[in-house]
Amino acid sequence: MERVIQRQVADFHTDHIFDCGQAFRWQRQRDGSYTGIAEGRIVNIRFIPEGEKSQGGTKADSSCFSDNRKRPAPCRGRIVLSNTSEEEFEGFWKKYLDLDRDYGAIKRELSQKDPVMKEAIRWGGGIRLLRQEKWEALLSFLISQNNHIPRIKGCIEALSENFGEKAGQYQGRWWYSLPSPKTLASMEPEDLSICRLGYRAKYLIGTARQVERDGLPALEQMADPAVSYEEAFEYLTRFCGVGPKVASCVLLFSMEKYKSFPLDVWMKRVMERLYGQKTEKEMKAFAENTFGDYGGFAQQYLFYYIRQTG
DNA sequence: GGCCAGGGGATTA
DNA sequence: TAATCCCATGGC
Repeated sequence: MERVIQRQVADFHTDHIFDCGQAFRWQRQRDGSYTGIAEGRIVNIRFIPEGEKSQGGTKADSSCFSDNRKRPAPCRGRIVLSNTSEEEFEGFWKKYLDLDRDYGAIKRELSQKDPVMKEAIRWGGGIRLLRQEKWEALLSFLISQNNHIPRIKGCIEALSENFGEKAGQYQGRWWYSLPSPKTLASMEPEDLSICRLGYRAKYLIGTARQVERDGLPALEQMADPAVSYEEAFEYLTRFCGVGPKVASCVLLFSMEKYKSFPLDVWMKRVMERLYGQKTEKEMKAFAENTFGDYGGFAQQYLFYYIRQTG
């Protein structure tokens, strides 16, 4: 497999993208790059900020977390994708990484709204909203509820390794895809005990059965631009274990419904501390009025900001 | 509408 | 070591 290099990419940083809680199947490597799997494709992505050498400098790991916590990281540079081809990059990863969207324009527009957002964007300026598979997002955010990010990752790893299919070998280990709705639909909660999902096991199976009954295309069709946010939200919240929070995450991270503004514990904290709002209703209305169709982008900048700076 | 159990582990006290 | 918390939801 060849390597693919994209030069002079702006508004991009792998730490911001893979550490902002939107995806759970990316693993940070010692060199600061990320290896992950999406729709059965395994890839390693390394971001090299402008002005830095790509290979083996003595200044090891220039993009490590401890650095980023102290000061905002530069978000312009080149991306090196390994274990992929030019064809696959053009046909898949480019869209997955949302590289065709002008985040500079989004950042300028949001920065004008208020000083808090401007500061948040300064910290997470390399965020991109990944375009994930619908079923993966649904499964991931069912597991994410009332849960910690490291444990969410562990649950998803266990699910793939035990019940998914082999996708390929890379960097000395096998990678597995997630179990299909069909696979999970035929199981009972106790069959999943090895994955330590707790009470979420019955949600996964219940939802898998509903997806099987309606057909996966019915779920995927919710990503159609012709389907409104409200209609898709309504559809998703009918699934077992899917409430407003999980639905809004699935809509944002896999269905391109960018006005979605997921409110979790952290976001409620941000909205109260930085914007002085008390009720969830107040927060939703504020987001809608202030950020409008860019609500989802705003949410990600704020979420990353509060997680980095406390 | 408010309350609380659901699992399990990470984090904090 | 104990208590608390976690990218919530369903059921009462």
